[in-house]
Parts: sequence; structure tokens; C-alpha cells
Amino acid sequence: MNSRTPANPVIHIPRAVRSPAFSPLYRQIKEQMLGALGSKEWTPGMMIPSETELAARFGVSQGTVRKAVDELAAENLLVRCQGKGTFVASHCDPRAFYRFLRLQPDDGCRQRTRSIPLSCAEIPAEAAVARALCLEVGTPVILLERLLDFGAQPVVFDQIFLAADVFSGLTLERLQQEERSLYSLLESGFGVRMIHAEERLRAVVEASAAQHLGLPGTSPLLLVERLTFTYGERPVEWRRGFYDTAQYHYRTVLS
Amino acid sequence: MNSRTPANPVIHIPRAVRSPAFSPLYRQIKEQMLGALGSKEWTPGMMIPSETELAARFGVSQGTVRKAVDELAAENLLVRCQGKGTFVASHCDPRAFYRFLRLQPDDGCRQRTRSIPLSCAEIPAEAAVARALCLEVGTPVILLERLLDFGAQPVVFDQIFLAADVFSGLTLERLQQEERSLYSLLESGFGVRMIHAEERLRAVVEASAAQHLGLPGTSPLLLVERLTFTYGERPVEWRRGFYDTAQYHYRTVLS
DNA sequence: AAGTGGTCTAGACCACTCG
DNA sequence: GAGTGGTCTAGACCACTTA
Repeated sequence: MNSRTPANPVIHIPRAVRSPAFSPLYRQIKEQMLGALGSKEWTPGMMIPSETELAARFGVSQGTVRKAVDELAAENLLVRCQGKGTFVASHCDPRAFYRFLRLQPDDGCRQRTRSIPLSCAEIPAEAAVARALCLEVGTPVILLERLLDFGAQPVVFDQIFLAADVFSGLTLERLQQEERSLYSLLESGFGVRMIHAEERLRAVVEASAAQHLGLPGTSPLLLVERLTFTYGERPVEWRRGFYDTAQYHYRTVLS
Repeated sequence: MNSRTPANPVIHIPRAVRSPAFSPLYRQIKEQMLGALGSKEWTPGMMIPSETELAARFGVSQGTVRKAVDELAAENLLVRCQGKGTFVASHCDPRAFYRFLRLQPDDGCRQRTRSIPLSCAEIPAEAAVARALCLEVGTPVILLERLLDFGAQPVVFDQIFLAADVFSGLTLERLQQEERSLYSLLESGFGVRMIHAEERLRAVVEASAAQHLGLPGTSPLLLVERLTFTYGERPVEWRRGFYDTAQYHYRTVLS
């Protein structure tokens, strides 16, 4: 710690101050790297500096940088490629198009997911949406409605709410032209990357949603409410999805 | 690598053999530790040898043992306690009683979960159960039915299927006496520890299940099918749970 | 051949727990 | 004070990718 001349000095908080606000060096490095991601110094898809360079930049050993990268990679914010480098994860990567979609056919794996946008309009936020997105009731939000299918019948009806100030300029036309996924469009078109989300699931009967899926109004549907965050734990999307689970199921792993 | 005299010799597969069957040293150590867990050399709740001892036992450096323990701790198989030691995770730990239960009240956190066993009987395995548990159709299985509540109305109706040869001797009386959780009873009473599970969710209407929950037969219910594994990826439990999601939701995190 | 991440080692020092 | 896990370093060597 004595012979360093780092560009961004790092302070290893000494013992006396350790409880309760202490974080080890590698976690401080991680925070600095999160800063570089959040401030768009490092953008999706780009290769970040090598571990050796980062070690020099932060004035720590390569092992310490490695531990920070380990955690960021475990959180799917970075992707390592042996021999090539470490890259900022991107929804524009084909393997990540529907990374957050947990719906699977009862037998086999999901193939070619397709999104069919139905409408896109700016409306005032209702109470539930405003609360989720930390906005005042009535603040403009964009409501996007769409269907998802996996080759045959539509299986999901989504109502997606986005803060209008962040995504102003989103139109049905742009959505229809997008051949990748919604999140890749939001990332490449608006510079907002979705990094994680929370979902709440329930079983409901909702005639209007069932109608969009071509089902009788009394059909039970899986209602999936999702709150999605970008860097800095900032909520930027809230959605309600109605899933037809007659031939598909929502899959999770517990450990 | 040359001056080791390990009790359990470890082979670092050399370059030529590396593709595709290669695993680094720390992963081989992890496998050995999984062996110690699966063979019950290390039992739930017990403290395992210190990192220094393990390093000596396996003939590797402490850092390599550390990486193996890191992964096992990340998978919730081991629990580290600074200053005390590393322990085998246990469902008998109060914090783990309902570790696999993802149901939460719409506002706030779940309090005092209670299990009400209804019946426990040995029956021949039907096709779906047999397939899940890798048994022949007709093999004896134990069917346990129960309700869960969280202070008021019952919210979950569970049908739990267990391979009878593994859990023979499980009775309604033992279940009623158990004050912790089903998995803690199965662990302490039968030496089988559940380590992870997969769940499949759908929305259904099921009059008989609704009746157990005191709901109209047409109420939509969240159907949760769970396949649970013990060491060695061996499936030992399959269950169907019907959740009343009027005031509760199933919560997941996506990243 | 050069550069990247992946593995492994050896040793130092720290913080926490317990007797 | 002794023993444990937690952090950090420095250096070696390997495997993979690209040019």
C-alpha cells in the first residue's frame, strides 16, 4: 500500500473504522468499475482494459482486480473470454435477447421467440406504476403493449411501462423494425442497459388479457409483474405480463 | 506439484488431455469435498476441517482449497463463519426452515410459517411421479398432503411424493411432532439432505385443491411443481403445490 | 510471438471467535 | 493467545486468441 501512485487513489479503511462501514479493497475496485459502467466510460459490448492495466490504474495487484471482476461477471455485468479479454455484457448479444424470460415449453427448449408490438403511447402514470418507478402519479410514461410467440399461437401478452423522459422518442415503428429484442433496442437506442429485475407471480383470471391470447375469458393466466433496474439500482421499467401456461411453464432453480 | 504426498492424490491433467475433459485442481478438490458430503463423512451442522488442514490433506495450497470452498459456499452447501470455521449447511438451521419457499405477502415479509399435515400414505407411483423420481411406474412412494399457513388462512396445499425405500417409516405422527420443517425432519430423521431444486410454475383451476384452501372451485391457483435433489444430482422428492395468490405472490430475482 | 484470461503457489497480515 | 476465515500481494506457468 505504500509504494503506489494510483490515478484513482484507493483507501483501505483501517481497523478502527471497520465496523460497520468497511469494504475490502476488491469491493472498492468493484465500485469504481461499476462507476465506469454507469457513467458509460465502458459501454455495452466493448472490451474493458486488461487485468494488468486495471491493476496499474487502481494501484492494486492483479489478484485484487480479479476478485472484483469475478463478482461483476457472476452478476452478468461483465463477460470474460479467455485469450480475448473481458467485455461489458450487452442485450444486443444474440444469446441475451430474452435472458430474463423464464417461460419454456413443457418439453424441450424454447426456439425463435418473436415479439409482436401492438401499441405504444404516452399516458399519465397510474398509482401502481408511479410507485414502482418512483415517479409522481400522473407523470408521463410510455405504455407499450405486445404479444410474444414461440412459433405458433401467442403465449404472452405484455403491458410495459417506461419512464417517458428517459425513453422519449420510442415509437411503434421503431419497435416493429427492431429484429433483436426490446432490451437491445432500449440499450442501443437510448443508452439504458437493464441489469437485473425482480418478478412477482400470481395466478389470475383476466378476460381482456385472455382475449389477446385467443383464450376464453375464464382461462387462468400466470400474471408476472416485473420491475427492472439499470445501474445504480434505478428502476426504469415496470411491466405486467400475462402468460398462457397450458403448454408452457415458468421455470426457476432453487439453491 | 512435485513435492506433495497427499492422502488422496490429485492429478492435474496435463495439456494434451485438456480438451474436452479437463477440470482445474480446485474443481477436483471440490469434487472430493462433495464426496465427503455425499458419503456422510461430513454431516449437516458439523464443522469441516480448517482450510490449512484441507490443504495438507489434499496436498494443495490453501488458496486452491479456498477456491473450492468458495464455490461450495456459493451453492449453499457450506456456510463460512469468520473466526469460527466452515460448517455443513443444514435445514435444521432455523434460518433455513423454509429456504425453498418463494411465497411472500404482498406487503412485508413472511412471518411464522406453519405446516399442517393432513395425510401420509404409501401408494404406487403414477407415471408423472415415477418419471420425475426415476422410478418404475408402480414403485411404492409416500404421498404426504399438507397445508401451509402464515398466521391466518391456509395459503398452500401441497402434495409431496417421496421414494418409499428412502423414507420408509415416515408417519403422520412424526410429521405432526416436527416443529421445524419437513426438510429438517427428512435430514435429521433419514439422513437425506435436500440441496437444490427446480420449479415449474403455471396457473390452473383445480376445484379439489381450492377446496382445501377454502376457496371457490373456480379460483385460479398458482401450481408449483418441484423436483428436489440430494447429493449426486439424485432426485428424491417431487411435489405439487397449489398456492392461493390473492394476497401473496411468488417472488424471483433475475440477473 | 504477443497479449489475454485461468490456475496455482507461498507468504504476509488482518479481523473475528473462543477459552 | 491460539485458531479460524478474510484480504492482499508477487510471481510463476498455462491455455486460448489473434495476427
